[in-house]
Amino acid sequence: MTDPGPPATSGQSRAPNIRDVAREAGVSYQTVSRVINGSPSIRPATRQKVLDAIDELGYRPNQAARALVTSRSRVIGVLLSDARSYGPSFTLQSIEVAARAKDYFVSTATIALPDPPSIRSALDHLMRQNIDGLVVIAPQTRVFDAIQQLSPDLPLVTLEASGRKDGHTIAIDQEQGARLATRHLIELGHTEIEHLAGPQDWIEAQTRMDGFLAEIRENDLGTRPPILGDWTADFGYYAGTQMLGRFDFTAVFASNDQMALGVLHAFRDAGLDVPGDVSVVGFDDVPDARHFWPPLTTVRQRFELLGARCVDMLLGQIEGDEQRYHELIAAELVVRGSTAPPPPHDPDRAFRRFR
Amino acid sequence: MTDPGPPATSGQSRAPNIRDVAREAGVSYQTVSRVINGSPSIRPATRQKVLDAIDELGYRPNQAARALVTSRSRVIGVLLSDARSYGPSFTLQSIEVAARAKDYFVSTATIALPDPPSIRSALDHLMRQNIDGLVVIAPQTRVFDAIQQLSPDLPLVTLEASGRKDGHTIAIDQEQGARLATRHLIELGHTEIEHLAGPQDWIEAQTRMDGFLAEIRENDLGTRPPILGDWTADFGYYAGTQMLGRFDFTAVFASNDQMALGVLHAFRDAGLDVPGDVSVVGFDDVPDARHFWPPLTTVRQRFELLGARCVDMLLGQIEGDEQRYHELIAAELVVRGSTAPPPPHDPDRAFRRFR
DNA sequence: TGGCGGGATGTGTACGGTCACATCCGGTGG
DNA sequence: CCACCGGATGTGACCGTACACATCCCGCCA
Repeated sequence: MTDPGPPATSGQSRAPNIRDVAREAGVSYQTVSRVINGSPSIRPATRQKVLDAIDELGYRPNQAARALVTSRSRVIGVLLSDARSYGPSFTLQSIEVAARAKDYFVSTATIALPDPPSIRSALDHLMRQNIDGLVVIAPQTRVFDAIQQLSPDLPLVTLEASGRKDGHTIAIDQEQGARLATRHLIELGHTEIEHLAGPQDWIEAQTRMDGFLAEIRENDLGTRPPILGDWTADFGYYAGTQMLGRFDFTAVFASNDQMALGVLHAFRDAGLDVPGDVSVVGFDDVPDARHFWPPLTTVRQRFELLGARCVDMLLGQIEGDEQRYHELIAAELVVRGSTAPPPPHDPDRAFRRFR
Repeated sequence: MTDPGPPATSGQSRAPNIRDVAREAGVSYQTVSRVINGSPSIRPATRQKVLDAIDELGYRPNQAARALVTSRSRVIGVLLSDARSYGPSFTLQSIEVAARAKDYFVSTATIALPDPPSIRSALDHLMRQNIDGLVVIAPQTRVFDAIQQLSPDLPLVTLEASGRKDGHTIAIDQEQGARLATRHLIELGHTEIEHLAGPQDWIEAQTRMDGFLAEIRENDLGTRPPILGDWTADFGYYAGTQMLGRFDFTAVFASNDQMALGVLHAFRDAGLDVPGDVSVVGFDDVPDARHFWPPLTTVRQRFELLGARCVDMLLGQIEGDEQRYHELIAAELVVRGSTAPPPPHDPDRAFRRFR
């Protein structure tokens, strides 16, 4: 044997390659390649010899060399607009786990600001790695526009529920979820419902608002213009205080749990009882929501389902079968303590509250 | 943007390479390479010709070929134990942004369960990509043990505050933060303080507990065994209800905001007033904390500082200067509504509470 | 005027795999 | 008994780039 203790060799000597393994095993490098790639026509004895040599040398296939010759990087790019909040980061994690199970790598790029240069920069960064496919968890219309510019050859999955049937979308059904929340309030007897929407450049925010408005309309209730928020609890608080200026509603449907939390805070500060005086519904069912005060009625999104399905779809595109999907996962209503029937009608309520 | 004219060729033709560019520009491929890599000895006119050709063809350097020949992948691996909660995902995002600014890619691997096989699997996955460096945001002792097995040649930064001075650590000072929280309670007059600690296989949980105990000891207060939690609000709720069985304390220091939220919930359910009857402090300052009820006094971690510094350190190691760092970032106390001086002493409090 | 030096550019080679094809081999059927 | 066949294995070429080195060209000075 040339190298005695091959794995922990003298530090700087280069990593073993496929030919080193071949020499060690007494076969040709091509045979080693076949073993690595699970070719069927290898005699078991030969395979074992090779495996032993691999083990002995501590050999690892060089991903770069492989990518170079196959022009497959085995990298999936994930474009995120915000990796900090619960939904996206949960989804990202589930994508990563699913991809790893299929021996794909995940590389992320976050969009710093929702402006075209940021989007371009993030997208360029991903493309520079010759990604095999792209997942977009950045359901903003601008991002979506940028995506359209990409080569149609690039396997793509977008996670959003715009309702477009362009064949590479998977999402939790935002509209249906919003309808669930709204219907729940209506069934409790509420007729004056405020909607605190998300930023309208977010497709999800639009779709939730659409669901809300549709449900309102179908129940012949009066429409009131939704308030446009920014997803943050801080904004929820601000909006909550503003709403109380004209206290002509008995329920609020906030487009996510964070804003709902802020609303709860504002109402509490104003001395209101939730759900006695006013009901509040959120969206997402973040793990904390059940510990809010009061525990928040909200719409659950099963983010953990998203990752696996989305990787499936993407690999389907990458590895050939050009099947097109459009999949919607149902959202679920979770009723907790923040909703109740509306209080008896009291025309002076707004007045009394602030005298 | 996609490719303007020529590149959008008949679909299947391979991507342009350095020689195509050379031909287009009328120079040798090596000159193109020099332009790409910013070599100084290129005549401006030549450089421009090359740049034009690159633009014309929509040329992109092939990362795999580059990695193959330089044996540098420009990929930074990030090992995470949990990508879903606020701190880690925020940190991850800031690492990614910092890395991108330096033209490095980020690839993540999440540890599904905190057992050795999972850790190994995640680590293997990263190593398979020939990462240039590794960031560990998985401050669990077991992960740390696994890290020790790695080649010492691999540039490494761990984000944790164990106090070890092994030269590649950066962290927010957990012990100091815990001391801040504890001292705040002591200064308010609390002498009987309960600590709801995190899981003890997390280095951060240990260090926070150490800080708590040290501060208690230095103030000559009686020690009581901390409760060991799992970071979740659900556990915080459970622990909160348990604590009330022997209601012999006036303050709780929870090792993170989530558990603090659960504790608040439990106390509220029991009819206690926070901070009138009992004070609660958290740790992290998640964005929601100010909207909890009552708004949570907590310890702020400036996660956004972590990413940039940590990428700096890592690239320092990767690109040569083998300087060793050990950096601690100070945590800050944020006082809100969940803390107040203890109520007057009342030996029957526990009894009255549950009669 | 010719050798010389240095900036600008070109040529050969290696990186570590995979693919297409060639080769070898033992068994089988005509 | 031999051509043939198919499974198992080996050989040559190539993927796209960077590095080391060779070459070229030009101005300068002796």
